[in-house]
Amino acid sequence: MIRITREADYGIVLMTCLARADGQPRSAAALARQRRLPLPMVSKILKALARAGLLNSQRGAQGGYHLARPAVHISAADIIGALEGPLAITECSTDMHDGCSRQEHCEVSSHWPRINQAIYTALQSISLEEMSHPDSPRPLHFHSSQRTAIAGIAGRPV
Amino acid sequence: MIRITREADYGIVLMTCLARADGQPRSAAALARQRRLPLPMVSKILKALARAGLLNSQRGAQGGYHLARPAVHISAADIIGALEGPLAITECSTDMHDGCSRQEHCEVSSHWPRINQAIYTALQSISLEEMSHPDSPRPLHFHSSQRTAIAGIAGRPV
DNA sequence: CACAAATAGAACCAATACAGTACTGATTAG
DNA sequence: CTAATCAGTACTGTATTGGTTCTATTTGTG
Repeated sequence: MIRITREADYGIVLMTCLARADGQPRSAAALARQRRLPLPMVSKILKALARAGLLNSQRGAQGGYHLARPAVHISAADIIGALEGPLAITECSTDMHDGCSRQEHCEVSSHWPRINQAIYTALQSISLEEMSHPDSPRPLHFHSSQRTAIAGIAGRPV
Repeated sequence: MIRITREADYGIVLMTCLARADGQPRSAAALARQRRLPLPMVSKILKALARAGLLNSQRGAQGGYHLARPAVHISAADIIGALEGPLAITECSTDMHDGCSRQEHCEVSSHWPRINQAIYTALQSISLEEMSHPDSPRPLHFHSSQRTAIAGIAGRPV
């Protein structure tokens, strides 16, 4: 239902790889091979993450990408935000709310910020460090009731 | 960044209207007029909400929709889930994870459920009752740091 | 120095999903 | 009976996404 783009999906996968590389630079090609993902896509995503300041890049031979700061200080919100950008945000969710000519019947001003904040807090509470440990407890099963699965992401090519 | 469809957006607006109607049925046309939204869209959304069991409908003249249960027992997750459906969910997020032929390099199994759960919990913690009070405290300002705005929704037509 | 290995950046395209419309049918109050 | 109202399905133009391609630019190595 709440769709996260595949770019963000890949982004998290790649970041977890880099988190486990422990400071050593990895090239886009190496990561693409490791994860069986299309190289151009990987390249594009890493570029974006670097531009957002989450990765440092080293050009030239033997170059590559590595985390700009410790994995503990990178959150899921950081990664997703870097890749999806603040582009799709309605004016109603920002401070510049003045322009909305529909304000009198809109009344969105109260509930969307609340939801935004809730989601943001949730995403910020998950650190890359946490996500990099695959063997961590997996306490929950979706579909335990009729419909519980929540955040859908586009299925990866199989 | 995390996009919620406009359908869900409208859905929440309409549900808050009905929450304030306090049990009295409202017709799709009346709601559309009240909120200046296109009638066919409103109609479509209300139908979906009724099918999901969040609204009861009364056909015929003087008919309309009203909440199927008290607003306190309806969450943002309910509404959004009803409108977006479990359709866009990747197989990797469900129990039927067996089919993912990429499992060995995928390793998504650990982090997506965690994120899903975080978002779901966040959305479930917000009740329709809460959202129906527009004057409630609005503690937060987005853009307080460089990029803080989170869940973007497509801007409503203005 | 020259070359190869890498990233940087922009432009581009096909497929899909979204937002919105239209139409036809079923139900019920007056 | 008739008008109001919900139910369901099918359709369409547009925007977004997922992914590719091409052309710089930087830098280590022989």
